[in-house]
Amino acid sequence: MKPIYVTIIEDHDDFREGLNHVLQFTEGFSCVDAFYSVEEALPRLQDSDVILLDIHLPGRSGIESIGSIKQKLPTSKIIMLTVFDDDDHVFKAIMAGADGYILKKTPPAQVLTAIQDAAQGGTPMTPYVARKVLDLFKKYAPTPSKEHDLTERELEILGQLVQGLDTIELAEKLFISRETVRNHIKHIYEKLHVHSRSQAVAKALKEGIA
Amino acid sequence: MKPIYVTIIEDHDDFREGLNHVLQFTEGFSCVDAFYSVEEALPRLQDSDVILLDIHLPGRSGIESIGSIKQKLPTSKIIMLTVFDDDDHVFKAIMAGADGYILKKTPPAQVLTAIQDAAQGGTPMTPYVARKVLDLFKKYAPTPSKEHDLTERELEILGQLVQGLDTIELAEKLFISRETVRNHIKHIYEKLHVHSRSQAVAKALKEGIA
DNA sequence: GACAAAATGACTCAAACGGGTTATAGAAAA
DNA sequence: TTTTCTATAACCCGTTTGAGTCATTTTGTC
Repeated sequence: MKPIYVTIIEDHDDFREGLNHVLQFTEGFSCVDAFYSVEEALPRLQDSDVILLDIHLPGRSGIESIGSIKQKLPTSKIIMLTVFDDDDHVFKAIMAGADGYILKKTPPAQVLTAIQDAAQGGTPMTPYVARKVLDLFKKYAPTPSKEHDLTERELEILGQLVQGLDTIELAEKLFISRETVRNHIKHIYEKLHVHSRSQAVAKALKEGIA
Repeated sequence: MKPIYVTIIEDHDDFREGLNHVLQFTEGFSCVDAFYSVEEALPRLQDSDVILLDIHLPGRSGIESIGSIKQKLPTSKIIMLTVFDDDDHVFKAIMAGADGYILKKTPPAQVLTAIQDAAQGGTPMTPYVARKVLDLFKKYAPTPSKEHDLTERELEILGQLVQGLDTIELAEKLFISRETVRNHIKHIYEKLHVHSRSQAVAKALKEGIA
């Protein structure tokens, strides 16, 4: 069976070489390269199944480099290595499209499992990091509150309001009179208990209606 | 050392009893109770470190029950058991405050690890589920795009627009003339490249400006 | 002190908006 | 069958808004 090809980018020599050895001597894994910085790695990057990337690196940080690496090797999965959890960094790494987040203190056996998980399309996460991610998630996700009770048509129109259309544009887009549009909007206001377009738009976005 | 006390709520007999036995015969774990439904469990729930809760249950579903269980046992950690990933259910479970999500096909050894992780405040997640969560996250999180270049005052006013204030309310709140407010708003429009309040509000919310 | 940004304020004007009321046709529910 | 709900449409009225131009003061920087 083909081994999983792994590239390491990590400035801490001991950790990098330790990982390197584990990978070399474990059946089913193969370490393609091991770099100490992104600057060194980028021009020489070879196709890998998984890239282990330190989140804190001298020079270009791991987070900033996710994009460049993904561009060069679009199919490779990137697992971030972090020393401790840092809400802001975790958030940025997620948005940049990393495929896993594990603490450096994770025992080698679990690192190997994580590499396998990532190679298979999962997103391995240290439970401690996962907790941070979910807390962030709850903070940012829309909180669908009460029933809005909007009809199909009203939802459609609210959606267009969020897109920024005005009454006339909406009327033309839906092939109805502007008066009808105004009527629907009035009903939306009543049902959402708001009194202006911007309030309706804000409510729609905050509660994930549109 | 005190064992980790676990309660199981799962309608599938084989799975429930299997887990029960594993917990009984593993050092460091103790199964407090094993129920086949939330209705049966709720009145008889005893304090536990971790509760394993099936996401699909006859009668009251696991998700709907998270709230009731958390209310009765606020310090217990709840790990959801899922057969397959279902974006919508995972999302709801997260918002309801579950502390872990693992697939039922997870091998017993890893279930035990997950129980330990949850007991220690982490959020163990099967990598496959974690992938779904992160995809959802990216979908809902604001995507800070370009520079908006707004001044302090303009940001303040944009924030109030998002809250739904109209020009006059804003003027009164900030102790300035309504004409000044309108001027600021005009500048905001120019900088955000929009032409109406609702567009400005939508942009502010989508890009996390306000 | 000179200069550039901000913040403040005022004026105009047409267009859009929010709030009412009313009406009709068709679909769905009672 | 009658009633309710939905989508459609029109009209009125007063207010707000968006866009433009201009002016003053404050603030920060060179």
